[in-house]
Amino acid sequence: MASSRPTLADVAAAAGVSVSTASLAFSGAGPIAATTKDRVLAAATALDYSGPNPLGRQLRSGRSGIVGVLIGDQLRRSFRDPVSIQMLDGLASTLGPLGFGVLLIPGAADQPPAHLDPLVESAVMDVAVLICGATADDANLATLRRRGIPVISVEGEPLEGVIEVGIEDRVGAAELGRHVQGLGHERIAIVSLPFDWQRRSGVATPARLAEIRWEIPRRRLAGLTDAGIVPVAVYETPASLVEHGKAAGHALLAGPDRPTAIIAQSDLLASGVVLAARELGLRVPQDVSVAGFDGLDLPWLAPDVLTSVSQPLAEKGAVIGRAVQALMSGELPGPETLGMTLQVGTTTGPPPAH
Amino acid sequence: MASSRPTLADVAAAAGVSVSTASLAFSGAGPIAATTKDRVLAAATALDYSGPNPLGRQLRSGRSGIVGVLIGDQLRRSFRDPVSIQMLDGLASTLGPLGFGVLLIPGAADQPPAHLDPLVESAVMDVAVLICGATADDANLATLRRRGIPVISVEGEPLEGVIEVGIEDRVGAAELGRHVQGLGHERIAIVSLPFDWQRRSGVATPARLAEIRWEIPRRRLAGLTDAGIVPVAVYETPASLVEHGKAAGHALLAGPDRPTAIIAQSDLLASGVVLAARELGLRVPQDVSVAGFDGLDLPWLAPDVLTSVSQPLAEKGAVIGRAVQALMSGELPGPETLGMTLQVGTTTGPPPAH
DNA sequence: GTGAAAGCGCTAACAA
DNA sequence: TTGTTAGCGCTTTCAC
Repeated sequence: MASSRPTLADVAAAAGVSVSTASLAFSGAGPIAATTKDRVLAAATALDYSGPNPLGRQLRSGRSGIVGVLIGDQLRRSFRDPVSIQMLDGLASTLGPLGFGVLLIPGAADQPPAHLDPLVESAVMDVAVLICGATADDANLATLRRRGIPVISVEGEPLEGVIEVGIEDRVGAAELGRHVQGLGHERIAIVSLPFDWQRRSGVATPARLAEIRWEIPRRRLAGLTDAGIVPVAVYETPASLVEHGKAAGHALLAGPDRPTAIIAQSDLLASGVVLAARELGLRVPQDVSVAGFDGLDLPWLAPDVLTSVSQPLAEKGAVIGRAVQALMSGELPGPETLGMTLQVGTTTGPPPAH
Repeated sequence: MASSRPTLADVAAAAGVSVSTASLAFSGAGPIAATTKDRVLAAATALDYSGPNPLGRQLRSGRSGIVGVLIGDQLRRSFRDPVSIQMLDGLASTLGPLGFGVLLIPGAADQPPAHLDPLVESAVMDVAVLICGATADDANLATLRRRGIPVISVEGEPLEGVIEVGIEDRVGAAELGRHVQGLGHERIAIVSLPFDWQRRSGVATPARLAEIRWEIPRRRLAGLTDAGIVPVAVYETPASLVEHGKAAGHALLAGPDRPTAIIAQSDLLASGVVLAARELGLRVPQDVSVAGFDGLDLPWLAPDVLTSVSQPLAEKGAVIGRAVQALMSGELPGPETLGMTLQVGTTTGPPPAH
């Protein structure tokens, strides 16, 4: 007679069994007579009961089956980057069959690290994944720790009690750097990912270069330094988007002493540089070589194929998914680092003879 | 002394007050002396208590603050479509400040409508949003109904007990059709969004045309028919992606009696057609006019600007967000339909003189 | 202004 | 194999 949704108790009453027996009929976790089970299921159908309320189950088990993914940026911007998308797809595809759902937690636009997203404080989740390189001063991280939620950090700095999933980007950057240098380039410029939440745009001063806060640009820059590259300029961009790469390309290639090679820290930035070069009437790679980072498939850049170091994006998502599973099984997964592969395309070649 | 996380009861005990009083200290919903409140909060800090456990709150209130978004496709594919992304961004931006989180529920690759996603059955959510046009035979929809979860359907067919959010795409398509016809075109081909989950590729036979299952291609086709267009060919694509538009463009423009105008049901498809035309050495719009649908900003198509009918994507997300809010306030929001605007670009012009 | 008590819907010991 | 009992952590009447 309940006017609201039927509960397990209603079903049990209708079937003439106890609530715990009815529970067994649904969970299957325990011995139950086939006839009893059928009776319960029949009663459920009769009452239009749609199975145990997950809220009750969650409170009891302390598990929600939800993995919070902190994007660390607006969805709009993150989702324009195939790097995020492909990893998220790999993650969701791994998590789905395991019964986990992905809760999106977008970051506010451009906030200092002290900024705390309300969902981080209030949303139910079993595990949190920080997909954009956590730093120690991150307020979200502090809150997650206080809540006792295990944290997986992607390409972040090593942090106490945080499970790391990363890529060999320093090594990859070094390999890319050696490739470009090996071609004979001496005037090499770098287009960098944002240094911090301020997301500035322009050639970085030495002072600014000394205060790169985010790990990813720092590691990739370090890799190029490892290769012995001393860049003629490092151009900081506000986000890994084609238009910012284009702006950087125009700025770097317009002057008189233009670099003979430009290495960008992402393929999206690199493709913007290629577009800028084309607009300036420069041939790639005859007049200027361009290299990227990530190994994306960018058919619209045709006929050019970007020289890049590729990272296994879907695999990265899958690794995170498996780490989530391990955590939920009570294990403590160790850090994982995935390799990168140099892919030489058509956009790098010897410097122009002068 | 609890080895696990402290609970409200622990905090209350430490502060020397009752659990109900401690609850008031956090919720603020009720009269409480400032000194008592301070004492509770101090005890919480001392115990490293991070606020009321949302699971308990949820069970009590019956609310989870989670909005399930059924993507109806792989994330990988959906997220390559700016139409989905921009709407999702609008939705998440509206929902975030209201305290709701977005739970992503990707669809399996290419499944018949009988396919049921496990998360649809098991995940906690207050409202479900079907972002890709629900049909009556959808198993997910049936399950959501059985679970008593309110459903918002985006651009779907009108369904009993489902809140509709749509766009005037039939009207928009008609307007676009009249624009193209007004230029003098008589041989017009259409590149269509997928007809159903089979996602076939190629020119549709009359039989195939009669069995379009998904609402969006059907409505947009109907709009063109409203404008009096009798297409020389309708090319069905497996997804709204540039590469499929390119394939369609090649197929339609390669033959001897090529159309003088191609109308695509999405901008991504249309831009693929433009690329195909360029590859075939055809000038747009002198040799062939191309029009799209959605009104995306596609800078990489430069110098061309696509003629299209634009839909307010972020606004669509915001409308859904407000509908969610209304539902959670106990109201029953009515259906909403957003208008579209014809935007004439550089890709349409008069047909070539023969 | 504060506390006692009764659940929200479910599961997991344990007992029968 | 089934039923009894006791919570999971919280909020919310309703007394005091």
